[in-house]
Amino acid sequence: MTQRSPGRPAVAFTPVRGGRTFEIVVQQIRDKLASGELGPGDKLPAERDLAQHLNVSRNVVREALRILENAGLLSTRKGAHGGAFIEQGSPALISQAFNDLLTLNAISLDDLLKARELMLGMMLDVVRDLPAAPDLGALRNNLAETEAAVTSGDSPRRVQLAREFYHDVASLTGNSALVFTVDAQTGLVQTFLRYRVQDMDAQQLLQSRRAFLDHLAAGRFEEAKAELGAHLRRVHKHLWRR
Amino acid sequence: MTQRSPGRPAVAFTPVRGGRTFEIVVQQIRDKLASGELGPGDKLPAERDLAQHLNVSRNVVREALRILENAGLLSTRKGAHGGAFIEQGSPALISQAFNDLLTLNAISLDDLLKARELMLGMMLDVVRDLPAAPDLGALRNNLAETEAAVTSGDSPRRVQLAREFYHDVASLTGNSALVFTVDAQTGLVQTFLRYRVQDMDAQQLLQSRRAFLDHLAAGRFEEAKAELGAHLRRVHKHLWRR
DNA sequence: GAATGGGTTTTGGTATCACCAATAGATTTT
DNA sequence: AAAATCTATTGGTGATACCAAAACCCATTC
Repeated sequence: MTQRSPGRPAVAFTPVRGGRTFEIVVQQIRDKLASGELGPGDKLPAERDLAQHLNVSRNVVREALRILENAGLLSTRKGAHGGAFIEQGSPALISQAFNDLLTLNAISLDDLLKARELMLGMMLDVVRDLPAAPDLGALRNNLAETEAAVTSGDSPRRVQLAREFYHDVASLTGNSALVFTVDAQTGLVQTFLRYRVQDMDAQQLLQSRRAFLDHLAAGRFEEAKAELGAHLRRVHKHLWRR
Repeated sequence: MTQRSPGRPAVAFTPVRGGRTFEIVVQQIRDKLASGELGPGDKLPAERDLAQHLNVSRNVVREALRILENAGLLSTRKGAHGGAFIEQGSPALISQAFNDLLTLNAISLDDLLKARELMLGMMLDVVRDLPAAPDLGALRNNLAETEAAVTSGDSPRRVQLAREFYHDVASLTGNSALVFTVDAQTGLVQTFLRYRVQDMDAQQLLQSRRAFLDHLAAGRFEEAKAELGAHLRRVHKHLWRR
């Protein structure tokens, strides 16, 4: 049990209202995750068993599982050998949070897009200052596949490849938190962009990607940053035309 | 008929079909949020009414409300005139997401702290490139209050002021998305740090803050960045000693 | 007349029970 | 052996009842 001074509010993540039964259940499962007693891939008991074991109603267990599932901590499968399984982490968690803040008008789309541009630029600075030269293999491969997807007119594949492109750029930094943040932002942008990929100028995209990679390979980080920024601003401008 | 806050018309809910029922209910409410039909402060119909209008069971409505509540989109109150109320956005949404990713070992605390340092540094670059000189009023005020809190030994106040300090730094950029991201990271760090604030060297903290502000006021952004970075690394190092 | 105190109503919280729907594995049939 | 079928498991939904808190109303009391 955590020691704390009297009268101090509890930690931000665990809501103070311990009165509701399903919240206690949620907390118990979260604790078992934090302590390592439960890990990705593990399976929770069936809802009915869990309810009986915890001496609560199945409704309560279900509400707790719904919360954890929605938080991305577990997923659910029906049928025999089904149940609730602990998940791997996913940037969708952060993505959803940003998305909710957008719909609540707590942040503006414009600011979010600017932040994205700034963060990607910052990452290139990080890469520049790394001791070793970046491994551009993944990005080169991505470019080749993007060219193939453009010629074959495979729009869904283009979207997927764009997502991987930014993921690979972030991965150059070797920082998992940055990778997740960028992935989340990319996912968010793509939910706005999904149905209008075909409108975008494919040749311009390819040209920009090639220039970006050339700059990067030659160590011209400022030019790479400028190229990426210009491309992002084009995409963002595209988002406003609707 | 459900009575709602005056001024807004009653919301129309349409019956439900396809997929998991509660997910459709969640989506329907999210859509009403995105379209502006529902906004912060509004009250949803009572669970029983909502269930009847949607032609689903109250169980389904409750699971949907649990999900939305856990996502921070609404809160619930018991009793007469209680119900589900749309909330304002909060960085706790993003904080929770990062926290879950931490417990799933999808990202490392070390990477998260480095990302925080990088992002704050980037923001100072943004401030440097702004056309107008930054308004340091909030930060000066924060420093004065921090000095008072240190002399009076008010640890909770110190934690609160530290949170506001980083919030104010991010606010210098004028970008709401960056502010939310920094707030989320700060909240996360403080959940690890909260109970050990008194261990930290208060005089060193104050000296660092004063130097930071002096650099900023004089337009020495690189020095300010270095000072902030050094302070963050001290804090982060403090996190590891446990 | 103001304050007190207890009903009454509204509304979320929990408990049960019943049944549907999908799924994997075992069994039977062809 | 392959295909169809059965069966047990497990999540998904519906329905009903009752509890607990909160706001309100109103009679009682001082």
